[in-house]
Amino acid sequence: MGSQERRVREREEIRTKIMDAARELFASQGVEAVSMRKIADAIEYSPTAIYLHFADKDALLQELCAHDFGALARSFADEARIKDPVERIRALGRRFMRFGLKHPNHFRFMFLTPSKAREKIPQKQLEKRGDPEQDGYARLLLSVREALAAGRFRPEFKDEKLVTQTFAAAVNGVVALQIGMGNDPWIDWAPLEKRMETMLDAICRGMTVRDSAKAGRR
Amino acid sequence: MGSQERRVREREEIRTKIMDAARELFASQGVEAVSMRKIADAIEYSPTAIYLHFADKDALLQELCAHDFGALARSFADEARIKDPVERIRALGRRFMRFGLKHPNHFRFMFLTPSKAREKIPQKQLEKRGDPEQDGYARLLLSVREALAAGRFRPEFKDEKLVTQTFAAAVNGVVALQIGMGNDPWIDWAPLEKRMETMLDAICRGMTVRDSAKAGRR
DNA sequence: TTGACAAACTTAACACCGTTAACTAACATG
DNA sequence: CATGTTAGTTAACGGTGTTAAGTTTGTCAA
Repeated sequence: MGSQERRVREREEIRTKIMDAARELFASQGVEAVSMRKIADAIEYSPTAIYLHFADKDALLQELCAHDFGALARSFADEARIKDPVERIRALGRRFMRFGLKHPNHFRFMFLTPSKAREKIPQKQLEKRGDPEQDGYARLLLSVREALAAGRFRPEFKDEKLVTQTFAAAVNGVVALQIGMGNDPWIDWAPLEKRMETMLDAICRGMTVRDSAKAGRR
Repeated sequence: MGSQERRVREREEIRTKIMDAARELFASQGVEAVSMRKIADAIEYSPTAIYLHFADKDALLQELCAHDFGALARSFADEARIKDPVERIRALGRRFMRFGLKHPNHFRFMFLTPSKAREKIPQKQLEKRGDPEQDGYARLLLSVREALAAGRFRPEFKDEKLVTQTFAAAVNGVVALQIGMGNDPWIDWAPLEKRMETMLDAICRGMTVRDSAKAGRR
């Protein structure tokens, strides 16, 4: 009797249909543009139908972002092949910034907006935690640990959490400032690309020791 | 005929009354808690009365934040007495972070939220621009320029805009990450104070040359 | 003193919003 | 075939920012 299976498949289909409609509104016009009624219009259902699939608007957006950020975490795998741990950290930071700037609404919602829904992690999310394949933070932490073990950091930077979180804050800051104030005429901004690279240069230079073997490279 | 003066004074009074009521709601419960009707209740006027004094809600919040951040810019004056420009930059960054963490809602609205209202700067704001007494960014830029002239930065960091904005992004990142994810159980955060100081250490270390005269200081 | 005008403010309403309750149609299963 | 479940609906509640129209109040010139 395949009817049960068909039903869960149909349920899944309408679920992703909702999320796709929400994503389009969200990515192109921001959170405030996403209303249950607009999503419902887009998929030709009544607004309340959405509540049969998602607890509320916040849960919908949370799931949407978590899903899309899974793509980021998985794309970090490309950087895993980089042998030098410090270079790998740089590359991870660069990719993180690019992703954030490409998806500012996702980024804002995930990293810049306090959310009570995120504070109590659902079980499904909790399993991903610490798995480098699905957890970008864990992947960064591992690279930091490796670089630390290889003696690549200055002696005053010896706490792996602190180093990881400082690096994360640095790249996060570039993205956050661009999203929040990039269009602000108050400030005469340097080119975005330069700001990104300068941050990577500065923060890496600040925390790592000079690798004498590569000293003449640049 | 002092009646005209009295009227502008009364106008000013109710204006600040509105802003005070708004500030209380805003600071304690966030943007979404600030509704025109709640403000109106608090000051015992009808909701629409607010529109006689502010164009709309965004303009109100914008003015509120601009006003409160004036306090920050002016408080930067305390750091002006620090002779060493690099130490002064560090102190400015520290104060900026503390302020942001103390007023997260203001911070979010000012630095982390794109605003069309901010894009077209009113004349009154434009005058403050560049005046170190009222413009925190300008003050930071001046210190960077001074340090640059004194040869305190590494040769690869010679663009004052780039250095200033990278430093700003770094300290901004610490605050933004704490506001957005500080309560997120996903990450095992290091103590906030340490994250702040580590960022200052890392970014300054990364951009400045080692001052041999002070090398043994720490 | 009175009439006219302007400013300050209010009430009523519009068009949205997220969300809940109650109802209905379709359908798999005993 | 009856029954209960499921997916969907409509109607409604209480909230939002904001506008339009009407009202009160105070000022000032004739």
